[in-house]
Amino acid sequence: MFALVDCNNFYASCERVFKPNLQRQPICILSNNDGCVIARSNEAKALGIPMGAPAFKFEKFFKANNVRIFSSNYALYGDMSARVMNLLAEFTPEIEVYSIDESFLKFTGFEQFFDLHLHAQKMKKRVEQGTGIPISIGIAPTKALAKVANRVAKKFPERTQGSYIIYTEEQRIKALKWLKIEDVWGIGRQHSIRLQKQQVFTAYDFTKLNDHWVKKQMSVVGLRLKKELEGKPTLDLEDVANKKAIATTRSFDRQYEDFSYIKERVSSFAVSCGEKMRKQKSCCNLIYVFIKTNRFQQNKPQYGRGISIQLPYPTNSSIDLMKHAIDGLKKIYKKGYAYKKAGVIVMGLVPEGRRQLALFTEENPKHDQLMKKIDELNRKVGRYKIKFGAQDLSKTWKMKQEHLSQAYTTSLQQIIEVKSS
DNA sequence: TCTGGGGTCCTAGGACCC
DNA sequence: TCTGGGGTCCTAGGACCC
Repeated sequence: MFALVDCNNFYASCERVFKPNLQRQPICILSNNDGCVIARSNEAKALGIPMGAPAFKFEKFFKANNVRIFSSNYALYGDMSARVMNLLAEFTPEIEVYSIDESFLKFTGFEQFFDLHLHAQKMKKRVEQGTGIPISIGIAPTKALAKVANRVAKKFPERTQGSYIIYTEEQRIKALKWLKIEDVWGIGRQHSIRLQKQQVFTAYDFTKLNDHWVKKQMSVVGLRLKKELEGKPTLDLEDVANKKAIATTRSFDRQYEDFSYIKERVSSFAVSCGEKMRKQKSCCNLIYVFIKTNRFQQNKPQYGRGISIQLPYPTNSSIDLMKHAIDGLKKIYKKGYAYKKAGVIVMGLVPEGRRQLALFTEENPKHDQLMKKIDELNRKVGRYKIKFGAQDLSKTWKMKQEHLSQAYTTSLQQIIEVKSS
């Protein structure tokens, strides 16, 4: 049996943990630059605020309805996530952290010895006591069905007490008939449009389709999903220790035409990719750089291009990455456009220890040591205290974060204070 | 004025090999 | 008139996820 454990309105719940007076209040969390809404409490959802709503268009609405607004506080959410996952890991050795707020747990043979509903309730209590984060749990014989069960638990919190198990054939069919096709895990916009044209409106309808048709229209991914919903497992827990690609991309606070500004940004993105790679002990073989204009201003000339650069040898040296990223940028940059976004993505990641040495291009052996020292110093004295010449040393590039909460759990200066009266 | 960021997997088609 | 067969690797693009 698989369990899918999911934190309820995770970012909003994290903010609530340290500000209990936010209970039952509508809360929205904004993306980087305070751009758009990326998370909502139930109360905010009930007000009809859509996912992805641009914050500036809703400013008046927020005020009028007393919606509490927060900038994304990833230091807080990341730390709270780790705490939740650690507690969940107490309940089974087999766990896959699927996202910042979700985990798959595998209970091999547990159903013979445990009452799974009781077990789920114990997990819920443990996490809620240990972190203050409410969770929902779905349990079923396959991952996709566990996702379905989780939706049932979320939708009917009173009746299910936040955990639901799909075990019998009756339960499976009932749940699938209830779940709309567009809400099925793995069915996105395109697929759901195509399926509705075939008179498929629920998850149950989907399981009644012909295998060949599904395979042809949706590849093996769709076919696997169908089997999963039928109760035949095709997906197992995945090992997600190392990433296969790493990206650092940002929208700018405004538009920039100037090459030197974009060059500085791209350099910093390359440095950030280097740091992330060194953290997971990987080197990349390929670096991709892209720039684009503002897609929301269609009346202005639009331009966007990316370029991938094969590296002479796998590396995670910020210096090498910056050099190649800027070479790439020079090739794609065109004068006369107002750029709004850029990014660097590193791909073809290989483990640091097993890298193939290049025959004719010598990599600088000093870089390794230098990067280690820089990482160490930045850890010790604060992020981005050590920078490279290509990065802007005078001004620190700042994102708009007008509603940022404290780093309650990761900084001693900002730790929560408890006063007795 | 103002609209996020970071991932995964699969397929088709081209280039290449023997 | 008529030009093989069987592979691998890589990349771009599309679909999806949170």
